[in-house]
Order: sequence, then structure tokens, then C-alpha cells
Amino acid sequence: MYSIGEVSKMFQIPISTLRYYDKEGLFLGLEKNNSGIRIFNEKTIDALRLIECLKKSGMQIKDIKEFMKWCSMGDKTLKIRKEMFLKQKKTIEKEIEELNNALELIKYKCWYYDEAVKDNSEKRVKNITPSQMPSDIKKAYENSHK
Amino acid sequence: MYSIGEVSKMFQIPISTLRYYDKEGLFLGLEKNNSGIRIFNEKTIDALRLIECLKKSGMQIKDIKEFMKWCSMGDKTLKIRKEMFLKQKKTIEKEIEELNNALELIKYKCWYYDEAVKDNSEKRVKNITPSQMPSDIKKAYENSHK
DNA sequence: ACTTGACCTAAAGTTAGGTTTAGATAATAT
DNA sequence: ATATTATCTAAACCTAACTTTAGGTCAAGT
Repeated sequence: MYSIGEVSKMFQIPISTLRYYDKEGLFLGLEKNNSGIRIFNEKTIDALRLIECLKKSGMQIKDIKEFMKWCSMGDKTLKIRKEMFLKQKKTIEKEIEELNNALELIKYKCWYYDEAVKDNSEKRVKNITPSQMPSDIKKAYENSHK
Repeated sequence: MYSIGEVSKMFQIPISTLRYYDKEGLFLGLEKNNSGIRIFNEKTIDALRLIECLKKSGMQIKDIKEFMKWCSMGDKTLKIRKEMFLKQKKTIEKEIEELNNALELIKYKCWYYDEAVKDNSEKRVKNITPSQMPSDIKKAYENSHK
């Protein structure tokens, strides 16, 4: 059993955000005591862990809410919940791939500015063709310019 | 030389977004012909590729704009530009790590719902302890619940 | 009794990153 | 010549995800 303040500290999430999530229907099993104060239990902590994970992977609040609703509908929604996670797995894998692509261009830029700072000028590095670049930088450059 | 419509198709970015980026000062070398129509060249295409990359890694428009301004200020900003890319490299690497963590929980959930759908019930899978899970799932579960 | 700190709700405000609209000009095809 | 298509600007509008504000309740310590 945790208060909203404790949960806020545990997850480093503002209290206002936790209340907002509750208002949006993300904590379906969240109880309140008889003076209206929220009481978080292991189940809601689990839900919050999942919310953080789904949010990190780009899912919108309204879609997370829909999932939570399915959870409250029992076994008849098992299949759709499974499909949601399979789809989300693909989404995350694609995002990781795209970030790796972005990283290639950034690595090229790091090399570029390293050379430029050495010379205190872009003149020389600007004119280096891919065939003159170190092989890992060449790869990064070509990956990000196709 | 490309028109805004051609660039829009090449990058799959709405024309309105390209105009918005221009308005925000992201295309510092972008020229217009004498009737006010934008003419994109290789330099602005390069800038756009970089903008996409920085945006994908979570950088804000105003910070991208600041970088573009440094570019227009010549060699005295080489060092700060280099530092920006080094910092952004770390940011992306951290994001990839976090997405990999998120992926672990999603993989556990995929396994969980796969079992539940087999049984047409959560009853059995709900009570499986980490030590009874397949070893890769156990790892994923423990990684995402610490 | 009263002050302090943690909690509550409802409603308004904020921010980023666009998108849409309206009204105009320009280039192209028939 | 004229209709269509592409472009332009400025300004209003939109959405998601919060955050802040205002005004109030509640429990614990002094």
C-alpha cells in the first residue's frame, strides 16, 4: 500500500501526472479510502510500470487506456491484448532500428567535427570523399545518405 | 534544384511542415526565386536529412535552429558544434538502451498472453513464478521488474 | 485550538509541433 | 485565353500530455 506521494518518489513522476493518468482511466483497479485518498497497491504499481514502458515506446494515453479497459473485460479480450503486444514489439524494434540509423549520421558528424576542430577549419574535411574516409565512417556516411 | 513539392515527396514530409521548418529558421541557406518561390538545393537537402535525424533522436526544433545558426557563424563555432554532436550521440545511445529495456517487458507480456490465449484464461500463467519461466522470459521479467 | 503537510477536485493554462484556412500570385496544360 | 495546379503569406486553429491554480478536506504534531 502506497500513497500518491510515495509512488511519485518511487517512479520519479510528478503527483499531478499520476492524478492525470488516473483521471484518464489508466489505473483501473485504483482504490480510494473513505476520505477519497488514493491507495496504490502492487497491481497499480505493475500497471504504472507497464504505462511507463508503453509510453516510452510511443504509445498514446488513449490507447493505453483502451488496453486497460480490455484487461477489465476478462478472458474474451485475451487475444486482442496479445495482438497489441505483438504489434508494440514490432513498433519498438522498428524504433530501435531507426535510432540506430540516426546514430550513424551522428557518428559521421562527430568524426567530421573532430577533424574540423583539429584544423580549426572545415575546408579540408568538407572535401573528403567517402573513399578517403576511415572505413567505419565511410559506412556510417553511406548508410545515412542513401 | 527542387521545388517544395518535390522535396515533400522525396522525404514524405507535408509541404506545410517544410514551410514551418523554414519559418522557424531551420533552412538557413534556403533561397527564393524572384517571385518568392523556395528553391531547395543539395545543401538544404543535407540540412533536412540532418533535421530528420536530430528530430528522431528527440531534439527540439529550437535547439536544431540554434545549431543551424552556429553553422552560419563560421569556424569559431566548430567546437560547440562538435560538442553538440557528442552529447547527442550519448542521448541516442541512452534512448536505445531504454527502448531495449522497454522491449524486455513487452517480450514478457507477449509470452504471458501467448500462454493465456492457449489456455483461454490467465489463471495458470498468472501464477507462474520466475523460476518456472523459460530462461529468456525469466531474464526479461526480472530485468523489467527491478 | 491550531498549524503544518499531504492529500483532494475541477477547471484553466501551457507548450511543442505542427495543420488548416483564406486570400493571393504564378506556372503549366489545353 | 482560360482552367488547373503549384506556390506563397499570415494568422488562426488543433492536439497531446501535462501543469498550475484555486479552494477545500484531513490527519498528525505542539
